[in-house]
Amino acid sequence: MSKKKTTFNISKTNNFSEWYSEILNKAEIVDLRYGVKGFVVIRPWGARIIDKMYRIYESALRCTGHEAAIFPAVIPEKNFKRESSHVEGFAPEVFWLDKKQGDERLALRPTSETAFYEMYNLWIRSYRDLPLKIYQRANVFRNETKATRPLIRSREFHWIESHDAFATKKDAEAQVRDDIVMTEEVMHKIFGVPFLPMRRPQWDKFPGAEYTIGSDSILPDGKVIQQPSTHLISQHFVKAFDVKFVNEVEKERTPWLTCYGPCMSRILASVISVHGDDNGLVLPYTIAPVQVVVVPFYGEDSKKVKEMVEKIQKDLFGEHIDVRVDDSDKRSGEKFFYWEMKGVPFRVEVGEKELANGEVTVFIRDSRERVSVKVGDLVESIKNLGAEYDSRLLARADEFFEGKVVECKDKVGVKKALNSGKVVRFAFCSADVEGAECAGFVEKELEARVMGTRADVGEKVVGKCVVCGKKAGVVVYVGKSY
RNA sequence: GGGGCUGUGGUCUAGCCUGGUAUGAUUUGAGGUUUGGGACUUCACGACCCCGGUUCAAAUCCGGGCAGCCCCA
Repeated sequence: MSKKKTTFNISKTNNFSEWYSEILNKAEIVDLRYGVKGFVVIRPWGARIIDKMYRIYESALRCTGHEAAIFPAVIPEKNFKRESSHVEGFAPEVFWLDKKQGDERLALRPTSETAFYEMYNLWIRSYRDLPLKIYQRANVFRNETKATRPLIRSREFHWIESHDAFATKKDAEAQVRDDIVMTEEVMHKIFGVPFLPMRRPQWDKFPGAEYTIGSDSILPDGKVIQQPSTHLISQHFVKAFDVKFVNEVEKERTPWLTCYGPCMSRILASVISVHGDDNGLVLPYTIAPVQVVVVPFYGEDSKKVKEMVEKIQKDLFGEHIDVRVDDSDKRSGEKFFYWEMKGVPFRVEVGEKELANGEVTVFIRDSRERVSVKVGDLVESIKNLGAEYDSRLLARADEFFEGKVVECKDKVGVKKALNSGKVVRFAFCSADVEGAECAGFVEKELEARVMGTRADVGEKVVGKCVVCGKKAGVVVYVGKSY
């Protein structure tokens, strides 16, 4: 047996931070040499994964009645300041432009509620205009004071923000639930990133929201990373923008607004981290920029091989499978290592050996196994293998995730679990302001964050608050956090 | 926000302590031999993060800045 050789000297499980830095560089996802703190260049391989994720997400949004728009990146100060908690929450992180409009400062959007609502004030007149559901694909800017990490916490990030308006609170709350369903359907089921939908404690909601539900994922080191969040916007915020409509009986009413923000660049960080291994990227079939790489072996009768390669390329392309032929004069071994490192799910090997049997060899990235497939069945096989591939990745990610969440009954247990990279579930006094003191203890003494309470299921609590010993009101989840 | 480490061709790296001609590999370009799991070879191109200080002389010493990584908040 030869020694097992991997592309990375650094192990993902033992040294996640360094593995992550190295894979971003080696797989050509980003280039960190731009020279401005917190801003990265996303290279073609990363851009194409992000683009595929955007397309899937946007298509899901349109399926649920959303329309696209493109709003300006610049927000005038007066809009921004209209709602006090919003400005308080974001002011420290705003990039202000040097060039003013008259005396008024202009901000680079940290998020676009205050741009959308300016227009919703004009667009929404009557109940017939509702619901109004509009999203945009956008980059936003926040001057993070915390340490930045590429794709995980950057000063510019790439997301979709959906801003929806409804006639009733009931409709708006249904949308919040639908947003969680969308996160489940897209980020979890398609991208293979598991999460817990958490209703944030009162002290940790979006500035200007009545409540916030965040989706918490877990990276291989056990730290929690917030993925898409959805918010029910406070009526105070809505009134500050004077958004109103006339209802069926000609009465003036204030609409209920929600917003939802899945961040493609950050989800990419999870996708890379959750699925990758010590040979490089492992990308879900659905979002891999190249789904099938064809590696030809030219022998004595290279013409036949060439014809077969062209046919395979044409057949796959005809079924909208992203295929690339690696025709370079590199040695085959080098091609193998390279495309595995890039996370291409399938490699089709075509040479005289295969042609003699009317078969090609398909190498499968995650399991590193080879199977033989009849040339005529290739397209169907790839489709089937692709579906299996993604469900395998999903199952593996789920298994990891479930193993990361544990229940504890006392402080010592909680601390121990947190320090071994777990997310902990335990009884807690309150997720309202009364619980803030206990949350402070969690932050200071346990060096972790109260993620909140489950938004998808009702969890019955028994016993006393693990922190203060008073009667427990909720079950919370706590984790070390990015 | 705090602490630690680091910055040399596109990439990785030697040299730095003890100041004086910058090491090697890889990549790239041209050529040749190769080609079923990271080939070999010949030639060529290419670098001391920025600003200041000390000095006859700075990649090297000192100060400041910028950026990156790691650990912690």
